[in-house]
Amino acid sequence: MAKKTGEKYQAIIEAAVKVIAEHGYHNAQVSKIAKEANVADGTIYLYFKNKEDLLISLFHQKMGEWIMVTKEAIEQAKTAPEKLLTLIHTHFYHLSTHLNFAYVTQVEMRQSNPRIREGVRRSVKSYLNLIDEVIELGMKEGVFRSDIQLFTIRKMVFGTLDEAVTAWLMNDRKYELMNQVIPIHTLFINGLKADKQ
Amino acid sequence: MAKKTGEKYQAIIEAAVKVIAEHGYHNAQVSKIAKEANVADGTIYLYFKNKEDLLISLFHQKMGEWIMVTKEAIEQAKTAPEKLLTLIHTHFYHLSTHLNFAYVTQVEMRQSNPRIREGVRRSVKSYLNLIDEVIELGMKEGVFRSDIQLFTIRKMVFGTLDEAVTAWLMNDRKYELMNQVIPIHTLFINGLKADKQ
Amino acid sequence: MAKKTGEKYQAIIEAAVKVIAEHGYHNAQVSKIAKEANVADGTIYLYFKNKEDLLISLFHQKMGEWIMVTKEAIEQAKTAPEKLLTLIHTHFYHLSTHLNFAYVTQVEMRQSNPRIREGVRRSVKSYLNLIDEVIELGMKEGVFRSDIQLFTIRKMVFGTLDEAVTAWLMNDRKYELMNQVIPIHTLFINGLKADKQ
Amino acid sequence: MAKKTGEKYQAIIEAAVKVIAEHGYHNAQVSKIAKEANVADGTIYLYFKNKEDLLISLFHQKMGEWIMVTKEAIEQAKTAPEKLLTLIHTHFYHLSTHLNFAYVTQVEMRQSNPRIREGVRRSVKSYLNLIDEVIELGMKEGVFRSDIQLFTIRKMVFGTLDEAVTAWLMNDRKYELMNQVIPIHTLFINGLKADKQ
DNA sequence: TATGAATGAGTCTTCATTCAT
DNA sequence: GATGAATGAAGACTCATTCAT
Repeated sequence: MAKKTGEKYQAIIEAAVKVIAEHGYHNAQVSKIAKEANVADGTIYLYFKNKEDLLISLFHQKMGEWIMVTKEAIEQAKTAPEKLLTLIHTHFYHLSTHLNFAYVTQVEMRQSNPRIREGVRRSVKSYLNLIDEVIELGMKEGVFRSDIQLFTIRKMVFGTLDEAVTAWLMNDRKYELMNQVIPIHTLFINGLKADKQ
Repeated sequence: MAKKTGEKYQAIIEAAVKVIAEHGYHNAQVSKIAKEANVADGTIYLYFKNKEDLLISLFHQKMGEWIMVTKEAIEQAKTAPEKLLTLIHTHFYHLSTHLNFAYVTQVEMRQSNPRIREGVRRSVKSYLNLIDEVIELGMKEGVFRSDIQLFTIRKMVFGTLDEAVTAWLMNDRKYELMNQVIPIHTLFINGLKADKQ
Repeated sequence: MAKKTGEKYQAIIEAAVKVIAEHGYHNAQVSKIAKEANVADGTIYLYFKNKEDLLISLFHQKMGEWIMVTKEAIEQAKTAPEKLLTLIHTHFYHLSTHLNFAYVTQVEMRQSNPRIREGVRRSVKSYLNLIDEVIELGMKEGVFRSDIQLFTIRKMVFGTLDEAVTAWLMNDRKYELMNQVIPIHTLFINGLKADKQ
Repeated sequence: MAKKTGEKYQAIIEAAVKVIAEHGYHNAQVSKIAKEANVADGTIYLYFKNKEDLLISLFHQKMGEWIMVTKEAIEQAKTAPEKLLTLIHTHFYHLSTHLNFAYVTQVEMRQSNPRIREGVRRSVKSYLNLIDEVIELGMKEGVFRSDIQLFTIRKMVFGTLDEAVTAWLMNDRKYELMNQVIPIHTLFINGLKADKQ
């Protein structure tokens, strides 16, 4: 029970993302997901323990892909400010180009129950760690101020990006999200700039 | 139907805040709220059109109180940076001292359905306007940079504060939220600082 | 939740007995019982915690009525052998005249799950106590042998009556159950007769 | 399809007995039985028409073994009272030493559906015939009374033995079943004793 | 106004059975 | 013969809302 691989596993995950994005969290019945994935209702339970497990797995996997992309992009950049720019860019770009996932993560999934949210939280933690690494590097490099605690800065960075994406989606994407990469980076860099001694 | 005043109206709102905070959004049944408010289930429908209306009204009213407090506090401050400091301080202080409401707004209410979230959004808009006013003032004063769009800055400010409070609550409030007022203010001020020409 | 009185409570119990007797245990859906009782499905849950609770309550109540009838009948009889005759007679007569309950208790309910069967078992215990009292009286009176343990005799008495009723029902009641009262009583009396010293 | 021989056929039957006894009737899924028998789920359907057929076959075979043992034992005894003693002894001894089957037949199988119970009934009939033969012999010998119908006596005998074993199992076998052989035999013999003319 | 008993729509999950390999 | 992945039908229970009193 609960095989975590196979093409049907993938098909179900993709179907779930699509159904949730299109119909909303509260209208994403198991039967609807099964139909979208072209499998029987029961088949879902060969790959997932229950609906909760499906949603958490979905999030875990999609979040994992996003984190990987971000990690690789950041590695290309050299300095901490450049890495931060890359992170902002990748954050916006990835969600812009994975709209269904964007809706799922920014809007729909937040309506889920506490246990699912806890699973989500764990997946998000890895992403927060990525942010932390960039900030810490900047502090070591001496380009980011280190008199403010890491976790306070992380909240500014993540909170700002998260709010920017959510607002963009809730306003029906009627402006260009990517245009905010530079301004937000500028705000961060200025905010984080180490005092010149 | 739907009388928007009376002591029972208030009692029901307060009961709803308490029940949601204590039992979670998904366990806040109308009957439980009625019991907490010492009224019959049916009585709730004399004051609210339906559960959705109750939740939106609740949020609207509580948000209104919060906004009023913030507005008054900001008026006391003179310069934009001081007003921003006051806003951050009041944001954290108000939610610290209205814990039930804090949980309702930061954690529980986000699990609600799209229509309720839309109602919530409208209430939040007034708060975002407050932020906008402070930023705009700073721009006029020439102390905040004006080469970055207002709504981008607003997202940084609100996103950061929101994330800070949510993380604090989700971590069981095991550190002092008020300690982050100054660091966050510092980050904002530096980020927003107008270039000295 | 779970009011154990009222006319609807009774109506639901009677409906359940009827539906189980007519459609069999495995075809006695809550919705079918609700329809038979002329109430909404949900109403059943105002009176019973769940389906299990309904079935156990049903059995408890019907068994209680049966036990009361038997107890009163036995009290009229004077000697232990007469009381035993009365018990056999009442056992057969009550089930003959409460056919739906007879099917429920002898045939359908035995297909239920362990928790329900445990509830049933508790109700049956009171009936076994009645049998015990009669046997013990006979032993005290010196008319029943006391060199055989009470619980062995009780098993003979209950086992025989139970088997007699079940076989009668399973054979579509094509013979007269009441005709077995005297022969079975004779068998018991002879079997139990105390040795004349 | 439905080959009624082969070592897998046996393996499946034995596995079913074990699984039902250990996990209970309602938790004896086909897949669990297949696993226990070290065959694939589908293989079961090469040997049995369906689950019902498996359960009925299982019962038929195990009951057949039991009947054979009993028949042989009875033949050793000479008089009807001795044969009755042997039958009681074998009844208790066989079930004591085939505990899994005892649970299956006395407890678990009774939760099954009507069609299975009908199959079970047919298997039991052969056993009841054995009892009948012993009683009839006693009547012919003139040691058992013949003024009471055979089928009434048979119900006493079978009902008593059945109740004795079931009660023993339901009470977790905390007393010695074999100790009841003599007392029950005594009860029967006295009950059945022909009037001395 | 206020009550609270009654309503009934809506969904996740299990598991016996099949059939392509 | 043997496999085991896939199927899909079926039912208990919750809770927002109503309405007779």
